[in-house]
This record gives sequence, structure tokens and C-alpha cells, in this order.
Amino acid sequence: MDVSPLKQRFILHFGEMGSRWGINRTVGQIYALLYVSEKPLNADQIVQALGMSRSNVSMGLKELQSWRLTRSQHMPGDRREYFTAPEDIWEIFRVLIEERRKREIDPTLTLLRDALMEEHSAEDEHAAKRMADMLELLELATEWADDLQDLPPKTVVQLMKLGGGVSKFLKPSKARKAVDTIENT
Amino acid sequence: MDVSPLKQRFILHFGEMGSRWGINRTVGQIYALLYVSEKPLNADQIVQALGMSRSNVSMGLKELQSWRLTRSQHMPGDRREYFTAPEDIWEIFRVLIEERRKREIDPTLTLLRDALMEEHSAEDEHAAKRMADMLELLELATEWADDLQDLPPKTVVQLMKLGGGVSKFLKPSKARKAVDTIENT
DNA sequence: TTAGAATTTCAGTAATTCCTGAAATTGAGA
DNA sequence: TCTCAATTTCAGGAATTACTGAAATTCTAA
Repeated sequence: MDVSPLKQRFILHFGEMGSRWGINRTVGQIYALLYVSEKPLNADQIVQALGMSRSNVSMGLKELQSWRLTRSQHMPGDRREYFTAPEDIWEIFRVLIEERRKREIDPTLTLLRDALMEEHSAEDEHAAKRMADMLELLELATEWADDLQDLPPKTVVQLMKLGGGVSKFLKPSKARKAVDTIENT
Repeated sequence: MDVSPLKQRFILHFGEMGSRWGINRTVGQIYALLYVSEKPLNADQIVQALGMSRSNVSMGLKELQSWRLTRSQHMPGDRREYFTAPEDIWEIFRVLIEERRKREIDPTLTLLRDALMEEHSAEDEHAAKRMADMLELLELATEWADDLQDLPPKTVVQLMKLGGGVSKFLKPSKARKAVDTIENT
């Protein structure tokens, strides 16, 4: 496998960033390679391109699949598995947000809910309040993220392009009331 | 320092989650302790509460400050430094998003911009296209995050509560035109 | 059913990150 | 300026995480 300087640069960067993203260097590199590759690659091609051990590639691909960031397929007359990164970058983004939420937020939501269910003494009043604040924020943010996940990508793009401008719809203003009226007719 | 069971549980959880959040266990614990504490704490109180070395607390506090997640202050007639986590959970959330962006996204934005500035051969057409797609998404998302950062927390809360409902303002519908008309008068 | 190619598992080692105690530095009050 | 409490730095050891090669397992097609 030949890897052009452009791809090389991208792959090495993803490897370095991996540690900040909570994945290891080799997993980052494998993903970057698949992301920029035009055709699906099998494990041996990845080994050749990145110069890591076969077993490491196997483990890396497994981790990427647990993140739902790769798909695999078979070629006719070839029993090896071929891997790709999904085409649609918005789909990738969506999955990434979802998986991160699962790993980084959900366990804390569970802890906060469980802990706040129980009785607490007077000295814990403040701590419980702080924990409740955090729970409220996390619940709001995750529900909102869920909602956005359900919108079609194009709509999300439009929303993002609107930026802070959305806020004008929120003020209990003539404009807002007008919308409500029209929407309900 | 006595730490109640409720606080203890919260602190230990933050320690465990730390590795998923890109900070180490002790930094997570220190932050959790400050977050639930009613009063500011000095370094020795943290040492006592968490049973880690003085130097580790010093390093941990330094890291938390680099994340802008703690403030420090002085008490009258006491030259030791006292630490707190900001009161406002929304402020904390905002800072966290901003810092994560700085560490996890900005370097990639820079790389993509730099790499795409240069000429590339025909065989790199596909890779360059993929990188451009990623750049476009990251730019859109970060600009949007910047925009939201500038809104007052209450507005953001309203927006989040609206959830997927915002999308109705986007369709080039009667409603949308009505808003534009009213806004411009 | 079997041969052997493809893939995965796993124990051991390498590399990295974390944490500590000791030493150095800082800085406020005498 | 000096003293000493408070804080930081840092080298080295501990703990964790990453990676490899060899062995085991899986699976297709003959």
C-alpha cells in the first residue's frame, strides 16, 4: 500500500489527536486511513499502509466497530473482509455524538439519579443541590441532542447556519406569537 | 476533612470517569470535591479529604486552572490559597465546551486548512474531497458553537427546551416569511 | 469433512502516564 | 533583609495502557 504525502499527513495527525479523543494512536490512524481511502481496504492492506502488527489492526477495527465508525463488506470471490468509513460526514458526526454521550454522560446521569433518590442528611443539602443542578443540565442537554439527532442533516445545517439568530424566535414577542398563530391554523 | 458518603460517591465516580473525559483520576476527584463543597478549600484540606500527595494536588489544581474550571481566592489573615468551582453550572458547561474545542477540534481545523491550501495530485482528489467535507463540517459546527456561547444561558435553556421544534422556523413557509416581515418592521 | 486462509485472542513486553517524596522556589510578614 | 510557611518542580518508581508475535479459533470452498 502506497500512502500519498497528503494522506500520510492526515493519518499521522489523527494518530496524534487520538489520545485527546479518548482512542489510541493506532485506532486513530486506521480510521483516518479508511476515511480518506476511495476503496474499501482489508486488514492486510491496512497493515501494509500503516506498518503496525496484524493483531493490532484486528483490535483497532474491532474498537472502531464498537464506535460504529466503520462498516465492513465482502468482495465477490474474496473471503477477506473489507472496511470503509461511512460516506456521509453528517452520519459520522451524529454517531460520534451519540457514542460519546453513551460513554461520557450516561454513566454520570445514572449515578446522579441513583444518588439523589436516596435520603441525605442536612449537611449534604448543598452537595445535593449541586448534584441536582448538574443532573438538570445533563438531562436537558441530552434530550436536546436526541431531538437534533432526529432532524434530517439538511435541517441541522440550516439551523447551524442560522447560528445565534435562532434566538429571535424565542423572545415572547410579536414575531413569536405570530408564528404560533400561523402554525396553529 | 470529613467527606460524607454522598460526596464520597460523587467524587469517586468523577475519578473513574476522568479517564473517559481526558483527565486523570485525581484531577477528576479534586474537581468533584470542589464542585460539591460549600466553602472554598485550600490544598491541604484537599489532601486530607482525598488522601493523595500534596504535590499531586498542586499539579491537579494547576491543570484545573488551565481548563478554567476553578477559581482561587484568599481569606483574610490567611496566606494560603482557597479554591472553588464556579457557582453557575451553565458557565461551567460553556467553558468546558470551549476548552474541549480548543484542544480537540482546533488543531485539526488548522491541519485541514494547511493541507488543503497546497496543491495535490490527481490521485489525491478523493482524499482532498473527504478532507474538505470534514473541514466544512468542523467550521460550521464551531461557528455555531461560538454563536451559542454568546447567547445568555436563559436563552440557551429556552432553545434546548424547544428541542426539535426549532426546525419549524426553518421551512421556507408562511410562518417563516411572516416572522421576517414582522422582524423587519 | 477437511485444508488452509483469515481472523481473533492473549500472555508478555514496551511505552506511556500517573503519582510521590524530596528539594527548590516563592512570597508575606517581622 | 530574613525567616519560614506555602507552593511548585522534578526525578524516579508505580500503575496503566498499548502493541506484538505466537497460538488458537473461525470459516469458506473444495
